[in-house]
Amino acid sequence: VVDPGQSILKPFLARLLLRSLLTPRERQAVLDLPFDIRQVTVHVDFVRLGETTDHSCLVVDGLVGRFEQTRKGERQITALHIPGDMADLHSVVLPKTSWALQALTASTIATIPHSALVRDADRFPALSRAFWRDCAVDASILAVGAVNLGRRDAKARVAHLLCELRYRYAAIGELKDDCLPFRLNQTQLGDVLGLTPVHVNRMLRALREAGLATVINQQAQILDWAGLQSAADFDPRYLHLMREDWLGADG
Amino acid sequence: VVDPGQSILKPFLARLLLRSLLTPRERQAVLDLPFDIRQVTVHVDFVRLGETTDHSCLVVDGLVGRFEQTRKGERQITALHIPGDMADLHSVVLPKTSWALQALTASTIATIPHSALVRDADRFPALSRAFWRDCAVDASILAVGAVNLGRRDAKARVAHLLCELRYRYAAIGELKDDCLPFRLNQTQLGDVLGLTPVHVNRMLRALREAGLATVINQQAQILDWAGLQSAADFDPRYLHLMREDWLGADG
DNA sequence: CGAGTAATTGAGTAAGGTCAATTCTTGTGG
DNA sequence: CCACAAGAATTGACCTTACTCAATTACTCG
Repeated sequence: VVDPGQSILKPFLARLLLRSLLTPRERQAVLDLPFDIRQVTVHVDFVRLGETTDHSCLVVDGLVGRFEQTRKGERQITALHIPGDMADLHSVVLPKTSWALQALTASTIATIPHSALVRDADRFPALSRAFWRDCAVDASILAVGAVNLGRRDAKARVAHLLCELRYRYAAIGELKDDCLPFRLNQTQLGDVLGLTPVHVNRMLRALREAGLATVINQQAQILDWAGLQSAADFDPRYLHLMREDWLGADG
Repeated sequence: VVDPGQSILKPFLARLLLRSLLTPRERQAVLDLPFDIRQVTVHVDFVRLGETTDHSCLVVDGLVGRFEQTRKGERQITALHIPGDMADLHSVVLPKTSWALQALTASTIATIPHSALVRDADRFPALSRAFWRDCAVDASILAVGAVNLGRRDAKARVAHLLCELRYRYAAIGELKDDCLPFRLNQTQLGDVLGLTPVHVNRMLRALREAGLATVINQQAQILDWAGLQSAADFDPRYLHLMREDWLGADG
């Protein structure tokens, strides 16, 4: 049988190559990582708050959210992960979780043991750097999310998230005719944006009535890309989707 | 002359050791890092948005903020850095900045070339991991900040920041009689918490009148630690201030 | 078909923002 | 030592955004 690992891990490798230069041997090391496949159900934490993990979770298909919560149980989604994303690569260095991972729609994930990731990182410094860089990009997205929550009004927040997802789905080839997967319901969207579901609904209506974008049927359609970006005050640089964007000390 | 580097870099090493095990040789490598000392003035960006840096900035004294902004210039502070913090260690892997660094009070920083950090990271995998881990903790703080912005009301946000700073200053031995340095004015505090200066003022008054804490003269005094933590809904685990907190794949 | 979830809409409320005036600090120069 | 200017803190009055509560209308899936 052909090793099925290659096809599962290819999107992860592609993600790394978007931002880091890797030699053929380093690439092969990524593709040779061991993993287990799991189907995860909606609304079930497959990584729980406060546990200690020994593996990281690669999103193969679906949509995964990183949740944090206040003691009284109000949840905030602090990150969204689409296929090709490693949802908790940072757990390699911080295995005791202060977050939970939950599928926002039925999803497939591949779990990769930390021990294997650490072994490869130790063998190939450039790979270690690539992992670190990927976590730094996650942090960059988190920081822009904080700007969104702290400084933008509800309409701009929704528009901003749409713009971000458009870029990220485009980067994995899932943008067709300005349509992208949008597998979040309005409650989950509120948990990302710090809004109530009711208000999310009103803002989606506002975007629709302004002719900027529509969300129907697990799909978002962008009607006026320039207008949406302007409403969102969007600048895609923080997503670091082009290796040309940077030239690090590791060339 | 005794190498003054050791005394400047010691707090940084201490910070790393809080979270990572390092051998004597690895420790020495940290202490031997080359650096330049700079005094930075309030309200001046010493790292600007969009530039490409070749060094990281260690806060030696003072208080440094990481700023991001909307196009119309509204600023959000996404991170606060106290002495011993490396404000932009992540710039080693993402040298093209999507943020700015500014002193919130007159500060002293040490700039360390990326080339030196990369050289040490390549030589010592454990050190590479320690850098990565430190960035992951920054991201963890960022994520909790997002929960704060998205899910807590103004009073709880202010209380939460006070709690966080109490722990962080305590960790560097700058907590005395429940008093900690608080070198933020109310406008800057608003830029951290996503509030207007006017409302920050009202919330500080509320905390004072509730007998929880007071802020005067660049100092915060905690009057009712239990009450403050409860008002903030605070759980310090996300700060990762104890190495005992975790046991990673690198032992 | 019916149950359960998600979306939608309206009406009233409250948290936080805006604007503007006043007071307090702090540093400077005479 | 005092007068003054500039920035920071404080307070009040009013307004807007987003929340709450509640009812109604789609969807989706056995």
